[in-house]
Amino acid sequence: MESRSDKKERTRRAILDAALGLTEDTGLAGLSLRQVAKEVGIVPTAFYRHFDSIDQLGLALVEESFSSLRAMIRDVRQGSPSLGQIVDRSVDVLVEHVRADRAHFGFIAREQSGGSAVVRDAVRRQFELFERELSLDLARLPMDHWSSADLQILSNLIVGAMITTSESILHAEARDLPEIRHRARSQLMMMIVGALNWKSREQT
Amino acid sequence: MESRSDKKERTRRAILDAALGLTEDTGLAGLSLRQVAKEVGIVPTAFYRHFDSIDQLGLALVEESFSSLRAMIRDVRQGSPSLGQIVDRSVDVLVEHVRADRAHFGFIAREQSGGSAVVRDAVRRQFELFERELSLDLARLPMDHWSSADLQILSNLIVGAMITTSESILHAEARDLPEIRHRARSQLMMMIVGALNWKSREQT
DNA sequence: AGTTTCAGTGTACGCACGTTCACTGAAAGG
DNA sequence: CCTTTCAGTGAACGTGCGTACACTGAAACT
Repeated sequence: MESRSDKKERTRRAILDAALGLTEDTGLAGLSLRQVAKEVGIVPTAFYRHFDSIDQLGLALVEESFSSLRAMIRDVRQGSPSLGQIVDRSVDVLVEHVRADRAHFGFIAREQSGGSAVVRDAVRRQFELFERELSLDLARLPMDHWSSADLQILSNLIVGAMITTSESILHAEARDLPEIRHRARSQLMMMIVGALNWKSREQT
Repeated sequence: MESRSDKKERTRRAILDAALGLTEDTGLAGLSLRQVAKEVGIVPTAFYRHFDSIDQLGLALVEESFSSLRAMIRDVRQGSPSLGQIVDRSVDVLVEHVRADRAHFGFIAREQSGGSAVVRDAVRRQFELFERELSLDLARLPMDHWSSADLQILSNLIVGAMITTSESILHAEARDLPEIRHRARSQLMMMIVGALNWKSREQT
């Protein structure tokens, strides 16, 4: 049987899912409480039993979306062989994750510069955390003697390229994927090779 | 004296400026015809004398914003000395332009993933043109034997980093600018060095 | 068994929106 | 000078919005 809190949780999920879907067309800014309620099958005022405002809903979606992103990076980490293969694996995992979870990636891309200030800031903060996390991963690569500041600069560059690539994947047809993969691999390779050579040159 | 068409042009400009300003808070999606009209000091219906719809207004703003971007790249081109100095000059010009023309850069950043499909697509098309243009500039650097396809991959990477940096500049306080400059220079350097080394290695 | 809690209901409100239409009055043009 | 053009007016419309309020009825608790 279903307890009261179970049912509440199910409705909450339905609201999140409906919002995520509706946001794809209009962005969070163009999302109305009434649309969501209609989609879920509840009366508009019942929305307030679950969220104080659309912004709070947005923050929950940010949380959820970045969980998905973190799952991705965890997926890359396990089984990380040679430096050359890391590039291929990273790109493959990115493409796979974005296509499997279009909604969350699209949400992040959109709301990064989107309408609500509080949601926008939350996305940015999460990206900063994500960059920091990635820079720790980079520290494990054979890039000895890099300062953590420099690793974050590289990390920032890589995350930026990742976002751009994700957006490409989101708008692409399936037949364009090989080209996108090739481009992403080349770019990641350029960044890593560039970082290694530039730094080793500077230290000479 | 002021002719009738002069006055019309002035009102049109006022609408564009008002829209550009109001968009900073809400995005183009959250912009209402009535808000714009109130700001300009005309009655809502008079808006239609100048634009068929908010989307058309948006397209005009896209046009305008990318003119500003192209002016920037022209500014970089003139006086381009050694490869090392190109990096410094490019970053300086970018920072300067973004700060002098926040509104247009912010508009591009926002509407790239923003609400209206037609405006979003227009921004993307303009970015593709811009990438192509940049790849022609890159071809003049001492990167012999690069295919134009590879140059566009590099160009795509650089433009992506440029957008990310622009967004940083837009949200930054003046005191954070030196750090952003440093980061942008490092990243641009990494990309160029990486591209040179990776390719020369591949050709060996 | 009796009471409390609370997710969801239904009505009603005032507001801002885009768009319509017939209009005005001064500039442009014959 | 008389006519045409046309940027801007002003009232009116239907719609969807967020939110308030009093409510119901079943689950949870004592």
